[in-house]
Amino acid sequence: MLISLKCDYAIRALMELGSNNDNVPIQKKEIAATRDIPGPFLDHILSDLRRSGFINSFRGPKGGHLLAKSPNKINLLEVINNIEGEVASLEPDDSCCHKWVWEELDNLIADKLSAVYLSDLLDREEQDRSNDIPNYSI
Amino acid sequence: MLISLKCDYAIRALMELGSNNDNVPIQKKEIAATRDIPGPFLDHILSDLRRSGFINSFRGPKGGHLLAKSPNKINLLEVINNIEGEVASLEPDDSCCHKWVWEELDNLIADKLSAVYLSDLLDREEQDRSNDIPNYSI
DNA sequence: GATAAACTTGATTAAAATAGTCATCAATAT
DNA sequence: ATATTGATGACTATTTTAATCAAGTTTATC
Repeated sequence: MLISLKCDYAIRALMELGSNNDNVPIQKKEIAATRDIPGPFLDHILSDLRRSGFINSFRGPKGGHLLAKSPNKINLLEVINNIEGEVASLEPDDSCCHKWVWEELDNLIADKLSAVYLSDLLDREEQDRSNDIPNYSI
Repeated sequence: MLISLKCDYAIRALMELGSNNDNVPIQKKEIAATRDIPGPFLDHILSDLRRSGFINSFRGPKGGHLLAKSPNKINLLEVINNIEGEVASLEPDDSCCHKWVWEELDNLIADKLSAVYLSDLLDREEQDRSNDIPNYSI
């Protein structure tokens, strides 16, 4: 599995924060419930996201989390690289003669992931949501 | 890690068999030694390769293994799919809203892998080998 | 300033995947 | 016959992934 579940959770959490329009921090509990992420595990994920500069966190009552950057400044490659280290097809040391294939594959994957922004995910989600609501106008 | 070490071993084994020009079967011990693969583990890999129809095996003294197809009829996607099941970025059930990204990524990877043939790996290896031998002719 | 609500962090654990080993059996060339 | 080689299944070890839990820190509010 190229992408870990942890990483998928991280992206979900960022989406939840990114779909927040007012500047009121969203709490961990709400993120976990809305995006179906195990609560205690989310703690660590939010911690990683903060350390990597994707979010700002606020303690105490009325605390919570906010995106630290605009969704169109966050691409999937940087999220993944920060959450689970480099994306790679195979550990470089393990391969031998045909290393070049895995390198080409890694580059392809990196190109793709770095071209997808959080804003793309949010747009698509918004679009999917409006498609679910049938439109009877002519 | 998208590609397991086992899968890399399998490709190495196929390369060893593919670089064999005469029709004398190559023995497990030789494959393991030449391509640096743990012997007992190679047993299972060769077993998988045979079951998948990539190689033919012969028992007894003078036994060994031969490619069952031409190297230009074996692409990496089919090898990988047979050795470790479907290549996927993430288990389909695990993702949610942004499933489409992982699907696009999976398609990209599959396209790439299915376009690389064992013969490509062998050509490249041959080319690398001849580059290592300096040529002083004018 | 006491208190409760929230985030922070590190230790620990559980489960699954990966990477093997080993022993026994089956086939076959000599 | 017998030595050589592959075939197969049971078993084990290691690592990674996915968590849980408890103790600590910060801060809004009464």
